[in-house]
Amino acid sequence: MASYKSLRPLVKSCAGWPPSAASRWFSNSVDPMVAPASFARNEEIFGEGEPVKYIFKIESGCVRTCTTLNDGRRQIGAFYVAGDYFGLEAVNIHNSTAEAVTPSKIRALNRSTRMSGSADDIVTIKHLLNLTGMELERTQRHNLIFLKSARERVVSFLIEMTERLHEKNDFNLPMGRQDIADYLGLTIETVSRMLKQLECGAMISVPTNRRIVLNNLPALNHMIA
Amino acid sequence: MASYKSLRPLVKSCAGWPPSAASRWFSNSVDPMVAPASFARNEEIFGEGEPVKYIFKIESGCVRTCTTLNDGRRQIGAFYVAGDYFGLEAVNIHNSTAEAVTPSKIRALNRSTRMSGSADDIVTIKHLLNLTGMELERTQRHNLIFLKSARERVVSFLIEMTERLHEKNDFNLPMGRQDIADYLGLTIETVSRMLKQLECGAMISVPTNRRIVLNNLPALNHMIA
DNA sequence: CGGGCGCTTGACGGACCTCAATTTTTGTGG
DNA sequence: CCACAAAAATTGAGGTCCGTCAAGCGCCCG
Repeated sequence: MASYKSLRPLVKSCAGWPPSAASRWFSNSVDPMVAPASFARNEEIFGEGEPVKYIFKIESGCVRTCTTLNDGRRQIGAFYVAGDYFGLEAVNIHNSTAEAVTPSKIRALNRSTRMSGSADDIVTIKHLLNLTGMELERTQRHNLIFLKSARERVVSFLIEMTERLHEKNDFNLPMGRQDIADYLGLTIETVSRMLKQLECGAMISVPTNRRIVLNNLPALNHMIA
Repeated sequence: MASYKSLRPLVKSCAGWPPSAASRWFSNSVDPMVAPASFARNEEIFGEGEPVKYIFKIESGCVRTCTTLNDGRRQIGAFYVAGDYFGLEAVNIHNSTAEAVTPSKIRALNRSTRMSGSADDIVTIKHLLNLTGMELERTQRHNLIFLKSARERVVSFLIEMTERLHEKNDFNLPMGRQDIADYLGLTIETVSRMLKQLECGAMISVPTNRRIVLNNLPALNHMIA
């Protein structure tokens, strides 16, 4: 069972776009050249229960989407980094909250592709379908984490991160231990212990809290099923 | 960690449609009137690694999609019942296996809507997008299960099932205990114990293995977060 | 009737959570 | 640049929920 201690983010603010401003950005492409908005650490980009208006693309930084049960238990569904799209997880009403993990620059793309409309660009819709399908695949891959032991989860996470950040063997985690724990369904103490265990086994080095060095990637890959 | 004991299904067979036969079913609607194919209990409908050719709609019966780690640990991603669409969980290659839980009648719909094509029906693609989005929402809702304790998981499952089967307070489970366990990330012993516990607390009755009667739905709803 | 399969029940152990204290890191202002 | 406070992470001890293993029961169907 996940931690009950997971805390809600400290900063809560409205998403930075007026409803009318970004109209038509999305009409011809999902990748228009529009100036991105900036978000501070822990700032909310959209919240659970809000209507879906945009999809988002990360220019720089890192974003998490999370769902919180009414007793405070928190599940992080995904982390998104530069180049990723997010905000596809709902059709009409957001069922999770998106927050900046680090200061981030994000483009909002108007999602003008509802079943009701008819004059929409077919290429845009196909692109949207593809993105949604990829998001579904990612979500399902993440679910498999819960089949695994604590150590396997942490190793899987490190490997996923080194791939996502396009670095190898040496990278900086954008997020803190609590975020990792809530992503993996563990407590922060367990995450900490597993990292220490891997470090003692010479599999990784942790020179600073955020920095990870994978000393033996083949062996790490062998540790996960 | 999930059970290592989860067994692969006994029956393995090829999907029942020749590649060429079902062409164009999907060109104008996702709900064409085409005779459904029948599948026996535990028969495979599509397998992990196969290319995505169709989406499927259940006429009657029940289907599970599952992913198996190379050491045998099995995760059931979803159960589908009459009226549900499935097979949307992948863009190009199936990342899970679909099997009939009970004898089922299933329609195959040709998925001729890839980015490369251009003459596809926009209404069809929008329908597909909507279905994919709903599948994504379902998957994310299912993930929240792993935040919960064993009892909460079982209660959530029973409530989900009574809703999905469009019955209330009294229904027959299509699946056995092992399937429930693999869906909830528990062992069959724990599922059994939780059901017994709920029965002793007068929350439910279990007149036969498959039959469940919810005696106190409000109280059950109150047990889950 | 009897064999096999699915489910239940019990005893036990272990992996991870909980709680609490300490250490390390981060952030801020002089 | 350093000092101090606050936040984050580590570490340890102890407990618990659920997995593991094993036996037993009931049901279905030949």
